[in-house]
Amino acid sequence: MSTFEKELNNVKSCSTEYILAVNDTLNVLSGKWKLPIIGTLLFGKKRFREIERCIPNITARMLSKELKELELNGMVKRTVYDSIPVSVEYELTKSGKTLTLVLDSMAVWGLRHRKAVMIAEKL
Amino acid sequence: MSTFEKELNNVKSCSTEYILAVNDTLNVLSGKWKLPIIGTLLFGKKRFREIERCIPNITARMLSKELKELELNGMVKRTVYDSIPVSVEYELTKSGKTLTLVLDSMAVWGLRHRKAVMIAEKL
DNA sequence: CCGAATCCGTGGGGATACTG
DNA sequence: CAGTATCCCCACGGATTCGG
Repeated sequence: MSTFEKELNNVKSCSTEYILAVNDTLNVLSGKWKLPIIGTLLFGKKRFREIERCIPNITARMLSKELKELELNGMVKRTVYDSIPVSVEYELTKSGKTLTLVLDSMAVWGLRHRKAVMIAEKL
Repeated sequence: MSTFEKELNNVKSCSTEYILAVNDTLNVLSGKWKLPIIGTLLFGKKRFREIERCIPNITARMLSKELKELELNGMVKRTVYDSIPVSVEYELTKSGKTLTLVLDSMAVWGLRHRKAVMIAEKL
């Protein structure tokens, strides 16, 4: 590779916009529970306890915290019903639903990578 | 939504395979620096110091740690040259390169989401 | 039922100095 | 140049308790 090409690559590889955008996405998914929560809500709105039951080992505290963050990020919509006892439903917003494309690509890569690792270990 | 549909959705949403696969992918990208490192290597092989210079604020310690993890996960290939002083080059493996599709989708979503947030804040 | 408040342990990651 | 070794901090997340 020529010096010019090296320098060109350095410029491109040091450009931060691409990385920043990816990081934005990663930050929305950061933490231990956001992903399972979003995954659970992909199939429709759910109440607090329903989500809790869907996700093994999650505590109410963490579920509450993560839902709040997701709400702040505009991924989740929270609706309170004045029943007794109170009922609260969560659902993905439009933005939240568009995450599906990202999650799908991650799922596909994850499955393929797992296969690749298994094949490699058999050698 | 009917009860049947609700139950159906619960089953699907509680199914873990999809979430597990996405989590696998997320784990490969976990930590503060893996993403910038991979982004830097997307454009070709680089030496340790080159990578360090490309990523603002990263310390040699963290770069070393993260590169080691990426190598264990089969994302990065490490090559040592017996020159004086020693020279080491890192490059993405085939598996590492296939991450591009995932990162691209994350970048696109990140940019769109940023736009959406900005529009929302102007209201 | 749906959380808030509090306390607390762990480890991810920063700063610095050192080695082959 | 390419890392290691050491120390240290604090934010993430768990357990438990309390309130509307």
